[in-house]
Amino acid sequence: MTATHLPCGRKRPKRSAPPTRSAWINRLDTHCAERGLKQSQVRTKIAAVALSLREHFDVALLIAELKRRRAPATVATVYRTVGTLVDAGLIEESYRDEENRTWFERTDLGGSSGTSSHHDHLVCLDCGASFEFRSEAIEREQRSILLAEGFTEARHRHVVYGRCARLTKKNQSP
Amino acid sequence: MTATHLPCGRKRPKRSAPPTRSAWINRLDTHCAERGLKQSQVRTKIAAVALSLREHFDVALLIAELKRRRAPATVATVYRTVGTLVDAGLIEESYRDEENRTWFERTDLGGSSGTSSHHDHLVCLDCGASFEFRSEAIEREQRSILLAEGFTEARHRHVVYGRCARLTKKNQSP
DNA sequence: ATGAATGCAAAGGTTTTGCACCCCC
DNA sequence: GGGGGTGCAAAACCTTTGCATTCAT
Repeated sequence: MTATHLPCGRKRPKRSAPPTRSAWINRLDTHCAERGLKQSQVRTKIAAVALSLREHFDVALLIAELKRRRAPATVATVYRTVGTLVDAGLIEESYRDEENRTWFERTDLGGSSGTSSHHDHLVCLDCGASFEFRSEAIEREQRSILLAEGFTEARHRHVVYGRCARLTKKNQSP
Repeated sequence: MTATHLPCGRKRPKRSAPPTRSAWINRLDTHCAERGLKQSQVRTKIAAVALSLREHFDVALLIAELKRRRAPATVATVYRTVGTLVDAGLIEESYRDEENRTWFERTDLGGSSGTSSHHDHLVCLDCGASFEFRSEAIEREQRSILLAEGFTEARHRHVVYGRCARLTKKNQSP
């Protein structure tokens, strides 16, 4: 399991490093080219910051980070760009929190950037930390339920809200 | 598995009947008494309609149904009442749909009204139908993950979005 | 120059809140 | 009559959209 946010005092487990700049830039360029979208410094900057963040972020966090790095962007632009990044497969919707905010995270992008590394989440109600988990057993069982029901999955969200084994009470800053 | 909404042409599987009027009225009365809340015809009516609906409903649906039954209530009041009903344990938040609406459902209320009959959901993106599923295997696996992680669950949402084996295209009316 | 990208503000959608008035106890 | 309940409207939030302007090709 991999933790994001500040993992409540635990050391952050290793995780695949952020994709190299060239990797995601290529992908973004390709995606834009395919759709007849033009180059844009703003979009590139937003992408860079988004991908540099710890895996999970919401739009407010991204905007704050952009501001902090002296590359402020409008809410509208950030939302539009986030949409583009999702389309490009660089990030994906991760989960909605209890306040109805949408959280995103980088995709692997190393491989096919598909659903190859699907995982689900534990979200700490105390410190806001989110942890990823992946259980082949659960996925398998889920598949068999869908099969039995003739239901075709488009996507799923499996989020457990609760309290992590916290050592720290509150730490949310990037 | 139990289906709600219109189960896409399938016959609705049997499910525990709605709680008897006296049962939930008692519970609501008790709850209100404990909290120093007063009686209210409006609240009682909203509760009656909410509990008479098919298991899953959102606030818009409830308001529409109230209007249809000639007992209109304000959005604010309905939201407040729904909150009370949740507190009273008569209904519970079921899931958020992709448009960020909150859906509720009756609790069992027959027994301790606790999480005794926890289940998760399949939501059809085509017809809006929602199906319940319950898998002890998944729950067990989830518990072991939480245990390993020292995470204490408060609640979880496991929702699969996709397409049900639909025979009908669109049927949403109560 | 053509069309996309951005910023700004306004609008959308759900849910909450403030306040005057009404009803229950 | 005191305090909760309700309605109405406004506000809070997150997110989207319209439009004029700027930028990329």
